[in-house]
Amino acid sequence: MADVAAAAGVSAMTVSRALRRPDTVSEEVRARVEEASRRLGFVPSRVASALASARTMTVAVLIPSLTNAVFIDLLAGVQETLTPQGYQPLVGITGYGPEAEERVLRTQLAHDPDGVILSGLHHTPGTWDLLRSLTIPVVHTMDLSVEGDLMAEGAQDDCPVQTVGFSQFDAGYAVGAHLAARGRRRIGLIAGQLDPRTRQRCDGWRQALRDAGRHDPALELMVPDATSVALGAELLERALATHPDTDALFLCNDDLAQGALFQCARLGIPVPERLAIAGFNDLAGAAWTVPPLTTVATPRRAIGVEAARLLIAGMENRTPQSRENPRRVDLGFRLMVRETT
Amino acid sequence: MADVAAAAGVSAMTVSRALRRPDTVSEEVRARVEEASRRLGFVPSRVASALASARTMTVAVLIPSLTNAVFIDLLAGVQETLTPQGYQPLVGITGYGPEAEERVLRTQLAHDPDGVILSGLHHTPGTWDLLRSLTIPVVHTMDLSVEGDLMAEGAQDDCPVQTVGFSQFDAGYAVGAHLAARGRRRIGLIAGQLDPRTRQRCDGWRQALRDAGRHDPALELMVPDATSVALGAELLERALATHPDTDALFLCNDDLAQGALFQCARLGIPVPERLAIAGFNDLAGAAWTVPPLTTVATPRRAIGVEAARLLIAGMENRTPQSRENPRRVDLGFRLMVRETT
DNA sequence: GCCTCGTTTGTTAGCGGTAACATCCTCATC
DNA sequence: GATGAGGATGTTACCGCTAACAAACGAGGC
Repeated sequence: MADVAAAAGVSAMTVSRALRRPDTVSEEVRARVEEASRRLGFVPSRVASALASARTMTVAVLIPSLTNAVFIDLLAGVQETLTPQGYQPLVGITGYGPEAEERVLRTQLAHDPDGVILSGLHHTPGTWDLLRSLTIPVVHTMDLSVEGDLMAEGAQDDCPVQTVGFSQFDAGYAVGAHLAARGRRRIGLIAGQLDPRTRQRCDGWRQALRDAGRHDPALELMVPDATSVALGAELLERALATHPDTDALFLCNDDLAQGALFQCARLGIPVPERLAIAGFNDLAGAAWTVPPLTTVATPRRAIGVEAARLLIAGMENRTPQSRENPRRVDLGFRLMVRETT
Repeated sequence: MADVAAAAGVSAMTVSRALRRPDTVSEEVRARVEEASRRLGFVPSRVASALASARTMTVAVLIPSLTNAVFIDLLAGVQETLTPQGYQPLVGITGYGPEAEERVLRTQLAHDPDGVILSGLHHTPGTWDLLRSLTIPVVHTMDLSVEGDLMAEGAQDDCPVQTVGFSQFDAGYAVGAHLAARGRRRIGLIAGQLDPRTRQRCDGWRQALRDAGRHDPALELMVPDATSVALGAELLERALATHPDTDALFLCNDDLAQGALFQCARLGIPVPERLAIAGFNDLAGAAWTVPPLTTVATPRRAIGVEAARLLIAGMENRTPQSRENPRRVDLGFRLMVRETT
């Protein structure tokens, strides 16, 4: 920067100003500095800038996994919103464990991010303590804050939480209600990857079936394993083996649903005639399976975009963090009724 | 750090040493410093550390897209290898454009990463200039260096290139040869997302068919669009409409292949009896389609792991960068022959 | 023509660590 | 017991930039 300053015949401070806030220097100086800067191939060190200004222009983004398309879409939304504003996402993978999340968050914080985006609302008490002590904005995603729920998890009133997501419960309820409305009587559930969001979906589905008077706990098959097409195929067989009279199934994830669908084709089980199948998330390809899969479209990318927007607003202090800024953004979901039901 | 130093009754320098290289301080001091550090909740600022030591402990990782599972797997491999060593990946998305790549690389370099991982070997001359001027290690992935090829792209002998990948050409060749060996005579090609790697696969396939004396350019259907299940379904119909006698198809990506497979089911085209289908990448679920998809398993995650390992070796200067360090790591591929062929 | 005010530029002092060197101490060696 | 080597700790001077304040300058207003 000193070299650029010398070349342009100004002080280093003026170079800094000319490059960061061109409107604060005279037109002529700005031109001279830009020319010199370009000619010398000057790239300002963000590290030094960060140290001096206490702004790193980075954002910690914690997601459970890179292999789950849901969070990749979230990340894509975050990324495409942060980058144009000059922010660099720092991706951290928590592996679905609250303890690992706390650990990852701590290491990310050593990088002094200007903001944090978390997945879900279920954190360790230690994480909540940490968040409460932070002076940078934090946004939680993929879930919505619910009073009682938060208290149970360790968040207090003095820790205002910003969330962007949709109601997993309502979405699960919608699927259950849909299957019941289709006249199905023996409606089962298959779930893997039992994170809090999956559980809420299941809770919603369960409530819907109870409301319809058709809930049978025996038809629930929940396993902790990560979801996959293979698992879906396997669990479908297991579910039908134990309860051959099942006439509808809610698979808590589209990959499970696709696996189940494949397995039905293999076993010669007509879908939806003999068995209705519903998935969740509307992943790529769900509309193209044979038959096309009924599922719930979730606004994953939009959640990422909105979370990043809120965060940027907080980081630039454009709004007093609580008043105008919505604390809770519900982006909804859409039941995509296709041919498997 | 000064507070910790005071609390432990030592100098700041000793605190720094005690935390970074515990073996360089006495057992007793180390214990005192750790206790004080923990008690005060001290988190060393990586930003300051970076400025003082000229090591940011970050690595720029440039990939074309977040929505392509291939690069997500690569990223996962990189991430899981870098993180335990204390490195933080800085993910940059280039959108498949060499110009965008150069732009993204420039902004990433402002963060002073200690190393760079790039996707592919096809960069702009500006990017090559930039790379040549860097003093940090760079690893190229998903592709292998080929003398003539590199020269054409602007790399020179004075810019030693480290690559980790596999031969896209050979992999394409393997598919072509397989289809020919299966006795298919009218073998077509469907490709989207025409990046250099896809083109090399197509080149390999073409060569195989020529060697078998069965190459008919009319059976090639190449479109620039991003690949997807939907596109696969659409292109299958288009291909069969123009050339109904096609009896085998190589789809350059598994999502295309899955779409094609779905469409065959829909149109009542028996696979593989009337039409053989082969995909590429062995994405999740390929083994579970109906019938299971013949495809090529590519070592994407392993490439990420190996690239990160090489990079770490370079960053820690454990090897003189060229001698022992392999310049070109071929991780191979595997043709997964399943039922669609 | 003098004063005030706003704009533009410069000066100074760090941000929070670490490299490099200096110093101090301990202990084996002769 | 003096000597030197080597390990442990301290001191100094930055790393490259920016906040905050100071100074210089020009443009009205009286």
